Amino acid sequence: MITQFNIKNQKIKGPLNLSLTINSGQTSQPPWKESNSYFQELIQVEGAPCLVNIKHDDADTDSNLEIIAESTEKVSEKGIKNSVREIFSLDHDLNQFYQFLSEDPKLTPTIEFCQGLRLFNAHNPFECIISSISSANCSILRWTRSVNDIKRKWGDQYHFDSGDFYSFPVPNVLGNVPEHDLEEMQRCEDELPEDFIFENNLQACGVGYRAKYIINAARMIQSEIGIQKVARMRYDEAFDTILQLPGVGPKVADCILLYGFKMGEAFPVDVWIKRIVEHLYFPGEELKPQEVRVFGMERYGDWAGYVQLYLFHYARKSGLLESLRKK
DNA sequence: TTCCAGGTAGTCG
DNA sequence: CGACTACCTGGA
Repeated sequence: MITQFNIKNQKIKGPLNLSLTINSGQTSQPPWKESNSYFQELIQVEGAPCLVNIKHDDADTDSNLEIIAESTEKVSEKGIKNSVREIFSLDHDLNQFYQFLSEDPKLTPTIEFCQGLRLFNAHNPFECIISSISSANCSILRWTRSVNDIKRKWGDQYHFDSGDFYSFPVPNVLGNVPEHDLEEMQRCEDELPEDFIFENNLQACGVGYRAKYIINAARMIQSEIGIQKVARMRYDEAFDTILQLPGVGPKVADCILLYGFKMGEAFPVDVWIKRIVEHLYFPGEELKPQEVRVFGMERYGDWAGYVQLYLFHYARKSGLLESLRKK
């Protein structure tokens, strides 16, 4: 079954730059696959696996978003539309956000550099948790590759005309995969040739020492900390809860709450955001990450997550990032 | 070859 | 608590 439709201008509140949003390195998920000017990903809609293809003319940020959805099961157009709107935060009124930015001289320059950039929310909160843990002290290229490897090795495979796609494994599955080569070998019943290459283990996905964190986090989510439970919490309680997961510190926790649980008041502070905030608001001073986090949350309120996104990409594109490199 | 990348956990004072 | 350091990996 194939469903096709457009989301019209007025349904998107303000501009959209789809390519920028997908490729901006947000830790919710790896970039969607690009094919024939469409972006594609397999997502769950109303409990059914569904391949979503989307296309947008980024040269005209106010243009329609075209959506083609394919599923072997019955999926409503409304369900697909709502999922896409959530993932690309199409209901966030960017014009209102730009009004907010323009009221702070320090933030005003970000507007022209980030036109149409939106929060790229997770379609799968658990995947977002693992992505975020994988991203710590790691390049974007590497963690995105790791997440795609995990999907290919332990996710369910779905075949479409445009190619094979994989779901992200559920906690119960990921929590029981071998951590490294040795463990994979020990679990193997048969004799193996000397030169056998072990690849069905987490470290083989390039996650390094984070393999242990990922497996234990998956187990904790399955047993104690349910996704649904966290989703119902308010920000403060959710932050303390998610912080208990191994491999999750304040920065990763805020990424998870922002992208995975759509808590826009989260202000993830990495080394760059810290340097940018210091440069803009406290020249010559050095703040602690926690102080920057509190500053951001108090000053930006419900837009904190968006401001973090805009500050980082503004700094990156304007050359500010380079000038702030290595202290 | 050496260094570093969108932090965190472990240790020590 | 606050400061300090090791840590997988692979691309530049």
